[in-house]
Amino acid sequence: MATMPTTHDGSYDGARDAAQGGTRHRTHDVSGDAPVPDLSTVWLRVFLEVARHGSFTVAARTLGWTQSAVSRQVSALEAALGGARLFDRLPRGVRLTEAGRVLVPHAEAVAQSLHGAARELAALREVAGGRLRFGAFATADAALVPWALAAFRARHPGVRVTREEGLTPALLDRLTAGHLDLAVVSTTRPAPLEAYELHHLLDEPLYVAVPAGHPLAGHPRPVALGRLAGADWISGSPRPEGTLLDAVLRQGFRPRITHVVAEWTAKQGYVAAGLGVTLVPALAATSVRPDITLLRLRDEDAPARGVYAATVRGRSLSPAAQAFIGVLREAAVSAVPAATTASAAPVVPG
Amino acid sequence: MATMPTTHDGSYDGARDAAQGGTRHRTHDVSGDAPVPDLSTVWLRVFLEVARHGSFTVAARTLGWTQSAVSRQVSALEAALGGARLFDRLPRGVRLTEAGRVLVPHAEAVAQSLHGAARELAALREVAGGRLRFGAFATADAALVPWALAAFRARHPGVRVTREEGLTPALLDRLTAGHLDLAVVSTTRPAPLEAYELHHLLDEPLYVAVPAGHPLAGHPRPVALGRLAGADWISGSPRPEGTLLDAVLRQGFRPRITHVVAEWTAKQGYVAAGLGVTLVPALAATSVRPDITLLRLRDEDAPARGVYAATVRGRSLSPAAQAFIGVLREAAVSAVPAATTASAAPVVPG
DNA sequence: GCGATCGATGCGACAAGCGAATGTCTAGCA
DNA sequence: TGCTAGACATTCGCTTGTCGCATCGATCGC
Repeated sequence: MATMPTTHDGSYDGARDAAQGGTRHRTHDVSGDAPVPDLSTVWLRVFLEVARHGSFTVAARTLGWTQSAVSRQVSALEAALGGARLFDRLPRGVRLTEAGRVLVPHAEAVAQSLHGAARELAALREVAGGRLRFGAFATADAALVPWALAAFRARHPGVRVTREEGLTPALLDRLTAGHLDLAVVSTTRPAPLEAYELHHLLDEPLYVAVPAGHPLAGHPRPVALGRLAGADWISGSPRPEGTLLDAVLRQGFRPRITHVVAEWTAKQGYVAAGLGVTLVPALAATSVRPDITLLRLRDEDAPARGVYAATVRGRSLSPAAQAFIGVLREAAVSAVPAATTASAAPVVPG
Repeated sequence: MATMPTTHDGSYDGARDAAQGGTRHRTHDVSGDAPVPDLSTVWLRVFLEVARHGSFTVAARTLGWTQSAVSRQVSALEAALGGARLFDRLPRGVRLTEAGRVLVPHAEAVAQSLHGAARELAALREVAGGRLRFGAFATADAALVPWALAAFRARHPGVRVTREEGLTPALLDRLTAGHLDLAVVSTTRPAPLEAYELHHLLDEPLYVAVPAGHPLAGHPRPVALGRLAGADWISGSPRPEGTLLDAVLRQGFRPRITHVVAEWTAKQGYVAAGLGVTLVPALAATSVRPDITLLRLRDEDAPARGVYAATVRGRSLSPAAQAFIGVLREAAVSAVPAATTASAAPVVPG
């Protein structure tokens, strides 16, 4: 498996403090010399079973073993525990000694811990427990994530889900730092994301948002992007690189950015006022104000960006994360069908 | 706790799990299915150590193992836990997965239970914990047990001691029933006690209590028991068998019992009033009222009774019980030196 | 690029643990 | 009192598991 560490401090975040035990050395203890003996959990079943039945033979029968195995297991346990007899051997069975009586609750505690661990791990495996920490960018949060989240919570109510918002780069940083298990990100060029495992969700076309009265607003067919080369563009950043306009750059012309507006609602206002045009991802198409028209672009030069569920490469995916990727994919095809099939423009009639 | 009487009567109130056959393979488990507890405690140390250090190699160094052993232990653990990865293998070490993070507290709970068990067993072994339930007959409680009990409590303050009073037969019944760990009993003929392990404490001579004005009260030397053959005797039971007078029977004459008085203080009153004589064990010699004289009997026919710490034969003695027998022996030689050395009569001058 | 680091794995050896059979002890019974 | 049945302990082969050693593959820092 290929791995990609980038940031690995050699420790794990949660358990260091919980371990509380940089000072717990087993080599020599002060009083009692409690050596935490090397025991198999087999002894636990055997011990409790024998204690319950008061007989090696009966315990062996219920365990599916032979009597000699039980006898030796108990002997080994007694030897490992410092030689203290745990059972009095009687002619008609065995009987707990004081030491054995003392051991019973501890053995039961161990069994309970083991049982709880197995149960919790099983819950984790069946996506009935554990936690899922994910992040998503804004437009995904508008049209994709809610549906996926609803389906996930309905299907796996036991999973504790926490969500974050942020731009793709910030989410990836959170992912690398280990604060997120999964991030819904978008990119027009997957190259710089090679450090992450990208689970493809959908490729969403980018539409051009124009004011309702724009000359191209009534155009019956997808328009060529070049026809907008001379338009004023509104972007979230003064430089097109790294933004949605990155896709435009690869179409051969450098857009003239006249206004820098980051917030999505505000950006719509600028477009509606005729101050310029901007690119709108398909996921945001349903939340466009009515006095704006979205133009579909010609397939051959239509910019698109991919939406991915990103995880850290080499870091194991929890079953919950895998399941969440599944529902994200479902949401991608059901909530945004326009992204997969071409239809006539405009997408949303002004 | 249960299983007191004749060994296995049923079950102790405890965990009700187990009863799982095979099917521990990594097939799809239903949630809540019985766990797979076939693990060694070795994995526990390995897992926590690896989790703490974030490295197989470092964990191996601290454990005194090789890296390959740690690697395979972790792999075995992961396989035993259903195949879920517990660590992400990174180029610079390992990192807990979600499953591993879930497992940490359970593993620590197991370690804590094991540690607590070892500590409590060590305390038991060093007579620093546990319980001791003993019983004693009345005169032993007057002169022997208090000293032993004081020494024991001072030496082993951690042991929870419970005491019962009763006659020898009742104490032995309690012992057999499992309600006592040890019983201080007395007998003139140890034959019927063969079912028990008798730890000899002392042989106490029996004195004859006579009123201060009795003709033999001023006798300078031990008297022959036969000189009291014609006396009126006071006994705790209408028949001498099974009582202190049992010893007299073996001296050849059957005492004439004129008064039956069980309680010791009352019996003294009868003797002081000149209504008869009675036998007084040495342990009670110090608590005789001043108007009574105790006569030492000639060695050759002096009745004596043995005082023993009785335990159930074949039932293991707890270290606390063994220690208590020790202090009982110490108390026997220090508190009742008269029992071991012959001295001039009377024991207690009237 | 090259050495260093870290985990995984094949191999040989050793120890642990199992089943089957046998031994020992005791209670119950005639 | 002798016999039988039941229960735990022990011995004997054999399987299984686990460790150390050596090596491989992958990756990072210089």
